[in-house]
Amino acid sequence: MDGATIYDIAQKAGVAPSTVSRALQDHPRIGAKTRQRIQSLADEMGYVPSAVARGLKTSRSHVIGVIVHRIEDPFLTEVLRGIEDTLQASGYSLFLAASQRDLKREEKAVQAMGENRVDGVIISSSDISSERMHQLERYGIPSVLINNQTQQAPHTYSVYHDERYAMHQLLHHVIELGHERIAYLGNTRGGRTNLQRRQGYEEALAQAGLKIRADYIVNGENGMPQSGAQSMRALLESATALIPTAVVCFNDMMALGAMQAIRQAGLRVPDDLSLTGFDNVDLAAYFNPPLTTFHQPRYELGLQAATMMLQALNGEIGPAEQASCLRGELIVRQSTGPHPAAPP
Amino acid sequence: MDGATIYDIAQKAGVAPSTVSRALQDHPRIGAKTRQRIQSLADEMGYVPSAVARGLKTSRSHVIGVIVHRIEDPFLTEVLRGIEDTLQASGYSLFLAASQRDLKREEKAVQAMGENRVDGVIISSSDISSERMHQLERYGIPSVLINNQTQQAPHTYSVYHDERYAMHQLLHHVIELGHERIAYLGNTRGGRTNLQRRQGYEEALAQAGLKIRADYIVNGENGMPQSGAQSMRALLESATALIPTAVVCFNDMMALGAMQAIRQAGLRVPDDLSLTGFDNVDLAAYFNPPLTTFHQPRYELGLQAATMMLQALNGEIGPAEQASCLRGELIVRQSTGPHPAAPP
DNA sequence: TGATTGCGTGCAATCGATTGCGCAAAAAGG
DNA sequence: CCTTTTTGCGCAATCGATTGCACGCAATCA
Repeated sequence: MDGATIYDIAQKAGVAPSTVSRALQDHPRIGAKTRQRIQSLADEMGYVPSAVARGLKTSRSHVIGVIVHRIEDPFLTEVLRGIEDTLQASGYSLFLAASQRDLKREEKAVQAMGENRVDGVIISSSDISSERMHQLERYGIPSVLINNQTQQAPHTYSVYHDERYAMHQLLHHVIELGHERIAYLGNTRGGRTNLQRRQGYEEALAQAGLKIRADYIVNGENGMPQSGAQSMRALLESATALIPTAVVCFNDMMALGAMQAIRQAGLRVPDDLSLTGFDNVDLAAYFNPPLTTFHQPRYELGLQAATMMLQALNGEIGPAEQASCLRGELIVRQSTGPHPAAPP
Repeated sequence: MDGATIYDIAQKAGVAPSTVSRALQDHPRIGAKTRQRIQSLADEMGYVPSAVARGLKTSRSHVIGVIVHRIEDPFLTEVLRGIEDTLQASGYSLFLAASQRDLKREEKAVQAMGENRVDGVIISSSDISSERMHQLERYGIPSVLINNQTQQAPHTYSVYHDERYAMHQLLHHVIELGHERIAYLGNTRGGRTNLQRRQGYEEALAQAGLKIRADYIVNGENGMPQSGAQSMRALLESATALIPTAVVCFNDMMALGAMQAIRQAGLRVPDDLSLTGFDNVDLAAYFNPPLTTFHQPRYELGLQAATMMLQALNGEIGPAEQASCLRGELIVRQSTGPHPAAPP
């Protein structure tokens, strides 16, 4: 039962191990009846090929490593789902590690991927250190980065979301509703993503001929509801003179926190204040009020990344197609409304 | 650079490969200076041991497989985090597969775990088929089940949450607030978990001398907000004669959906209707109103499961300690309130 | 009938590490 | 100064699969 090998099968079938190996992988030079006999013998004996032995010989593990910074991030889990679906459909398996933004853990994760000889690594960790990227390069492991175009090494591919486009869409929506005092609630930990979103915000304001006010730009310390609430309170206090009538947030979770802060300040969404999120997290439709946000194609991001990885491994992709940019879609719900006639 | 082996090192150091191997694993019979020399040579050459080759020889991969049904489930991601933290701290890696409640995928996942010779499998998929469990047993792979005590095979361990205790706590809380017409909003897909929660609900009602009404028990088709909303609507319509004043839900997400349905019906939480969730999902504190729920020790569940797995692998655990039961904690927030004086 | 082609298999090396056993040289003991 | 013991290291087999090469035999062709 436990641990039948091709040798065992070979013996029982009265052939050589090599024949068993070939029969099992449908090698053309193996006779049909031999193949049949071996196949059924293998089933009968409960043979499970050893990916370990195979990997040693072929130096391909059919395993892709994935590094995320927080497993529990709803954005990342959707990405992960896209990756997993794609890999599983192609017979690949998934090796997961979380860095938790800890450099030590990040290093151990990359190390583990190296030791286990994964065929490639997909990284969705906005602040992966370039040191790690070099490490991967040394290992000769190709990698694809999600939403992080910092690196352009030979074996590095990239899939990202068009942040500027997204912010333009969001801002147009809010501006069309008549808002002029629009704040941006960012995320210090957001890395390049945060930067691009803020740029998009500023560009859109400029294009609409609106002023960019420094006191309308607040950066939370992370992307969690708590940080959103805190930043929102800061915004409401610092800008008492002229409270914004709309706030666009770095992501849905911060927006959720912000909502609570707004309620606690005795204001209402969207009557007194319009609010937008980002990502279109599953629960966003059920917030109270349902959140206007931008649907980032998270699943597709993961799917694209995995597809790219597989193509790269099969040599179907060259340096030309090293990057892929995806666009999402504005989702208007009820957290945004017209500019209040009588400002509070 | 790419792929230095112990042979390469041995050659450069002028010793045998076996010496290199032993030096690298701090074998006592290797001289200190030799060890030193080899160590630094290995670093210098960028040596990365092959877990594949090692695994082949030792038949231990230091990899634990994890099977979940939905990666994107916020409950499971916390469990996963507990597992990942624990494993990583012990030098183990994590192999992840999602079954998506699909039998085919489930089979492929188990198959992949078998082929890759993982040392053990942790399963957090309420409805794993017993067929798969047998498969694992045949493979000789030990497993620990999370929140699923169906199997008690030789190499199967179990970690679970005390559902009945939890429901008693929730019900006591609601009953103390004066409620008598209390509904249960369950989850058909919840498997044994759903069953136990409903039993706990019924027991607690009985103990309080309250009647169990069949029309106060509704089962949603899954554990998502949408299903919660739908079930809530059904409840409000079917029980128009005598609407419950409190509803305890299978989980937080269903409660969130239910909240929306209640709002849309023109009722208010908790003024007209008290509502409770289950799990204490991260966002629950930010719902509007913040959700009264039961904190299931998700992280600890994962931690326990992983710890148990590691102990089992080290032979530190016998059949006696095959199961571990954890208790969570009632979290009272603002979705529950006193029984309304004047029923709607 | 003898030479050629092609089909079906077997031989043996290989991937990279681990490990029991054995053998020297050095240290300890008499 | 000659045994023992200890220390330090090498030999070679092994884990389970893959794969280039070669070989025997039957069918085909000249």
